[in-house]
Amino acid sequence: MKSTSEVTIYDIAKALNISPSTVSRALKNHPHIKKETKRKIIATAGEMGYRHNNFASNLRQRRSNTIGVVVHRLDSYFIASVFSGLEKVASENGYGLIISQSQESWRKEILCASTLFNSRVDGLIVSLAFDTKNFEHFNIFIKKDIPVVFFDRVADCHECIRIVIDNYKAAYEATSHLIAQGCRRIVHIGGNMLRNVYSERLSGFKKALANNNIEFTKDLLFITDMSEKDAIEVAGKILRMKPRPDGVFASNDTTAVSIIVELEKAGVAVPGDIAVVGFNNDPISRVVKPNLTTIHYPAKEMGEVAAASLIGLLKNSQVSSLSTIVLKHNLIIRNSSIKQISHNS
Amino acid sequence: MKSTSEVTIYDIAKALNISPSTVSRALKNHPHIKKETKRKIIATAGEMGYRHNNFASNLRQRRSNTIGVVVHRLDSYFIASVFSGLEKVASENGYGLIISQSQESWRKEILCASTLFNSRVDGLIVSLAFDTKNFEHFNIFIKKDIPVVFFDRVADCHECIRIVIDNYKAAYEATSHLIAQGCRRIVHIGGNMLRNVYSERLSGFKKALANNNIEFTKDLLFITDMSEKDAIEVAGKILRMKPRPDGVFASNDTTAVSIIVELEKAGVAVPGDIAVVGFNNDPISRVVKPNLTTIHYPAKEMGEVAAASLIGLLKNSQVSSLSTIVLKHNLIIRNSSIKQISHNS
DNA sequence: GTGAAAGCGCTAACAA
DNA sequence: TTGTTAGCGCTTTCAC
Repeated sequence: MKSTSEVTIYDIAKALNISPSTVSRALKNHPHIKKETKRKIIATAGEMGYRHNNFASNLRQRRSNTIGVVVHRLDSYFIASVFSGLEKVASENGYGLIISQSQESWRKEILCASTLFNSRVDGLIVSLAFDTKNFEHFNIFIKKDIPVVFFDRVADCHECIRIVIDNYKAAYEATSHLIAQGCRRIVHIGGNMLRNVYSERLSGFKKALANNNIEFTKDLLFITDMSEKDAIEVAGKILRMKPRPDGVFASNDTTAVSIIVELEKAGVAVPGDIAVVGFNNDPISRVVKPNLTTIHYPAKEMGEVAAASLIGLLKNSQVSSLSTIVLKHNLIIRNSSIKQISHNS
Repeated sequence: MKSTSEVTIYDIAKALNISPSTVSRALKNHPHIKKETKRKIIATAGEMGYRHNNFASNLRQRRSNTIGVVVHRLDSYFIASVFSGLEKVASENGYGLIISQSQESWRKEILCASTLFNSRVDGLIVSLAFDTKNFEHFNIFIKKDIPVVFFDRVADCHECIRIVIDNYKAAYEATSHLIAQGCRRIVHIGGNMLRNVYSERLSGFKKALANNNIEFTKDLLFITDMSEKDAIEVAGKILRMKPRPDGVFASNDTTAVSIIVELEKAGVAVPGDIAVVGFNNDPISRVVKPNLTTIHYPAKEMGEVAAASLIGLLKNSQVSSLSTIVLKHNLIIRNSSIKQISHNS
């Protein structure tokens, strides 16, 4: 491939009978170059089909102007929204994005990290895989002072920045809302407890129960992979329980929606028999009937903030005292959880 | 940042009293190196904290092992699925992915292309923005024999590969299905006719009408931005039409779903009064009530095929006679379009 | 305001 | 099987 040979600044220099350094300076708008010279150089560069060689430039400058991103998966609305925010801020600041997905596997996540390390990203943005048990694979970055920013599923790491929402409080609010609607036997469906998002939501759930003198029982707790298959299974178990639960708080919307669909298939009314609350505010939550009560998660903003904090760190090139940024969530009450008409409005 | 200085193959060479080239060879598992030497080199490389420098390597080899991707947006289920396929195949083959989004703007798309060109991607994968009017910004790639693969929203370009589905046929089938259900006044909602996906769907729609002796009328055609806002507007217009349409074929699922939601809000029954068919088979289509009849679009496979064709081209380093790859779609009939019980089963 | 020259770290042709 | 050596194309210090 690439049959045509590349034009370099040397070629331009030769063509204009000046030195390569002058060409280099002109091309990056260095102030010491005469306007006329600059104009000429830029013109001939265009004519000759010159393109800047990032490899050489990066090699020389020892930086890549690139940010690496590791996420658990790409095909979720939440992650796609985060990405959209990341890309926006990164490109506005002249940074490229290299992405890789761990496919929810610790092993693959280690691989991703190492690949990005070798491609010399200037910084790293990560949301952890489901089963990641330690964070040693990020030490190579930290040792080299390459900043690492976690979002959503974050690591407990002293040198890193974390962008999160208050999962504990959000879960507390969601659960309290169910209790206010009269629910007493509330099922919680969560994911791997290694991940802050799931463990904190469980804590918030428990706290809300405790505050309302409802005993927490393990029978009503389901730890799953948060897949559609799991949701359908859990729905089956719920249907077979006696006494039957009267509320469900699921850690994401896709799970909550699957539960609603399965319950209604079985003739159980939502919210009449069982009220349901999800998490994330995916578009799907506004489509399912009844519309899903859920926690609004500022995904795109999270991406923007993650990229902005990382770039801030890179530009200031100094240790920042920033540690954790908490974005605002809020409970969106829709019909899937409203048992008592005119309860709160 | 990066306070620690980097270990190079020279450092390893010095430490072991051998030559840099031997180190280089050992590190890439060159067959001519003695096993014992290789072992030692890899061991000390690890100890010394060596990492491969892609910049130098790329500069030397004049290739980046990187594929550039330009998409119209990232926050759609369809694109996210494509990405998941792209990333899978790319990483399996040792390629990195640099992504950028045109945000549906021709201007931004030109920028994206040029940025990726300068970062010397080995190949380019593109789905066009809504309003892109010419494809000149891809000529820089073609001139340098850098392969360009389009997917979904493709360009009419002789040197490029296109990965598509048969949009014409899919639309024909969708429309024919509506007609078979008894619809006669069918609305079509499409996007910018500059894009193959929308123009071909319109053609298929018209053809199906013609084959059934139904006259096409402009009153029943809506060309929109395919946004939620547009969908709600169109729904309003449909409600005010007399005689009222009895079917809707929308060019994507989000639009179809918005239409359903709006119609039902207004007390119009779907499919009873108006049957609705969408396009894409987003998860949302299985959640909306009634479940949405739609065209299954093999998004992840499309990503995989796009990456695989591009990489095939790169590896063989020769002009391939490949031009267009058509993936299989299929009509998924669900309740939103079934007017006549026991019609087809 | 411009030029000379060294070197970023790696690879590969050629030599041994 | 291993070593020597000459760049890849750019930036930047120092000199003028």
